[in-house]
Amino acid sequence: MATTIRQVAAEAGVSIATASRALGGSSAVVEATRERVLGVAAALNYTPSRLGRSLATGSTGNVGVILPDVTNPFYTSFLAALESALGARDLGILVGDSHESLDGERALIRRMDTQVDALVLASSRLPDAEIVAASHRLPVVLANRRLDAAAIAPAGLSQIALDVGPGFAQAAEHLHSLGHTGIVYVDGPPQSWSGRQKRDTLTRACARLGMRLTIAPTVRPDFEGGRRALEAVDLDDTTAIVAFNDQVALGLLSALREAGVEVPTRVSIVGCDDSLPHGLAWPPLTTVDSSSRTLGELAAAATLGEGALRNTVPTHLIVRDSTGACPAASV
Amino acid sequence: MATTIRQVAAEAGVSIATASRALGGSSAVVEATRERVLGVAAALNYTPSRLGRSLATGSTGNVGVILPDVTNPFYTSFLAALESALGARDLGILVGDSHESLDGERALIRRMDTQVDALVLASSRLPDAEIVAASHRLPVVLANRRLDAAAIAPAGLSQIALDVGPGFAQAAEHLHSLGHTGIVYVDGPPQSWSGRQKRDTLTRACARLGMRLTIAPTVRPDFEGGRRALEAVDLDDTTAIVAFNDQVALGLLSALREAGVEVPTRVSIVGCDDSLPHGLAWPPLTTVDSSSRTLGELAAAATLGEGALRNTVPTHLIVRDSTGACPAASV
DNA sequence: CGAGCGAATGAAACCGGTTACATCAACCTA
DNA sequence: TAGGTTGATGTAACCGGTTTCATTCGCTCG
Repeated sequence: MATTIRQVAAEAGVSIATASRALGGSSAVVEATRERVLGVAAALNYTPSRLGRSLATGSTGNVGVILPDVTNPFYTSFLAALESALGARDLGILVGDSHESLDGERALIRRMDTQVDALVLASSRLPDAEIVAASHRLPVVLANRRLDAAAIAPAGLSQIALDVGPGFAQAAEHLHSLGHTGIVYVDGPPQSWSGRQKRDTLTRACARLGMRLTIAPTVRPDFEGGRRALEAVDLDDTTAIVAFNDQVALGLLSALREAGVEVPTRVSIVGCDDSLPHGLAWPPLTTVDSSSRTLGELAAAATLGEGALRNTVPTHLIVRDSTGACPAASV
Repeated sequence: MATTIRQVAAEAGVSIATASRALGGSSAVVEATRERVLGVAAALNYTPSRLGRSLATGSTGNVGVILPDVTNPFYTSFLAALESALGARDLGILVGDSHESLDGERALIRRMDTQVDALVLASSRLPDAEIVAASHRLPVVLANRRLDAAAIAPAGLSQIALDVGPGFAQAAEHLHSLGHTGIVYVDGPPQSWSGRQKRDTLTRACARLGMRLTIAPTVRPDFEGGRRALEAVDLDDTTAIVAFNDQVALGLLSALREAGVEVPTRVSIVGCDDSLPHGLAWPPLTTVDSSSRTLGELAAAATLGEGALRNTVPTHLIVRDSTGACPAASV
């Protein structure tokens, strides 16, 4: 159906080799010939087949991106940043949604790994060994995740992560300085690497500051998950909540409003990601600036760069209006 | 690097044709041979190259999806629905973000059209002629857009759209019955097909009901666009606002709250898409149920189905708490 | 004038699969 | 036993490009 390079070559009266060279901009073809070939190509509305080229050159011009949830704003802005950076180099994106499932992630990798130049895994739930195995077949960029053993860092495996340590430590200190004596942490998925970082940081900080720490689970780290998580929280006993991300915080905010609990007078809330446009949450959310756009830009840089990259971006707390002094009555 | 079918064939002591048949599950290969080939393939960790197969069979197993904005929840849930349905058939998705730009859309189509089996264009801003041209090269599914002339419906071009007519007419009637005498419509991008449907419907309904209609533009149909749009609205003179979508409505809500204008006592607001999880907006938003998930599912069906499809899904108004009686004082 | 050189082009192999067609053996039937 | 049929497998063409290597031609220089 579509015109091929052989048709162009035949029409222009040259060999396919010459046609290929002329179209590819090789200098080893005389001006008159080039023009003739280009003219014929234009007239025939010829577009080179990406497939044929991929097979011949061994590079596809596509990268695979696997996310736990395309619907989650954290990943969509990650994806948007990645897409912009790669698209500028005329690279395409094959996107896959693992739906937070291990098998889903495996299936996607299998489907993609013979047709992309590199693989970007966002918040992968895969065990270290499988990630390393994949990185032997093609370059892998691990975003928002880091392998346990720092020793084994295979070539072709980049690791981009946000260091939530500073931000979450500041969150605990901030709440401590406001007079709160305990924190409820509403967590993300159990296998989440960044979730573990957040838990660990809060655990250490609370121990240091002499605060109580309670951990509440979520089914999924989104708005609805946040709403549901509040059911497991003993409101009589809590004055401060830290959430896995802004979506969960938003859900908590919504459920608290329905329960008639005022924020921040009665309960303080801290989110994470700084992913909400100004004014979306009310009151404006105190949050940790774990920017997924930045994560996406760094992942793109790692994909484009040849060597393996290991990058950690520090975070910090942004204080807004969803945190306030601990109400004296409740201690 | 990766093992090829030739290596498998050699190792198993058969021709590549037999190897291909054994792996492909053809019945024309004796059991013993099949087992031997499959055993060798497993031992060598062989995965067939998607590229080689695509070139040989003429079908890639990928479909291209082009969206105006991957960050917009309307398109992400569209994408999620599409991804689920296509992924279940082991089809991959090449995603592109046109950033609401015509040239961006053209570039993406050019990059994709030789490496996908079909193209899904969501809210395409392209002129009819270019869409028709693309549909001559490969199957095209037009989502949330319809060609002007119903006469020219090329084979291989499907059109899936939500009929916002009923929903927006009901919105006008609803506001009319609450005593409002005028509506401000905060619009989407000027080239948007669905935007025109919404404008036209409101224009007709307002004429019929004897209401004033004012149209305010947005730079981009998102939260921030909604906030900015309020600057152009004369608040002394308006009691009811209809928004292009929920994101814009949310932005309006946020800006109104900052301006100290109460919803719905002072101003009523109607959104569109029903894209917000329950409780995200406060007060809960009266909206038109223009579900993008449904749109995605229908687009997937059109992509999978062989023939061209033309489908329209009706919408209706969902009344919640962001609309109320017109304040007597202001007329 | 002929050897030598470089520039432009062509022939053909190759990337990794699929598949139409040829081949060959075994079996069945007349 | 010869001829036909069937079933398993091999040979080779093909998909649409790129690239190595060989060829041809015109030119320069000794």
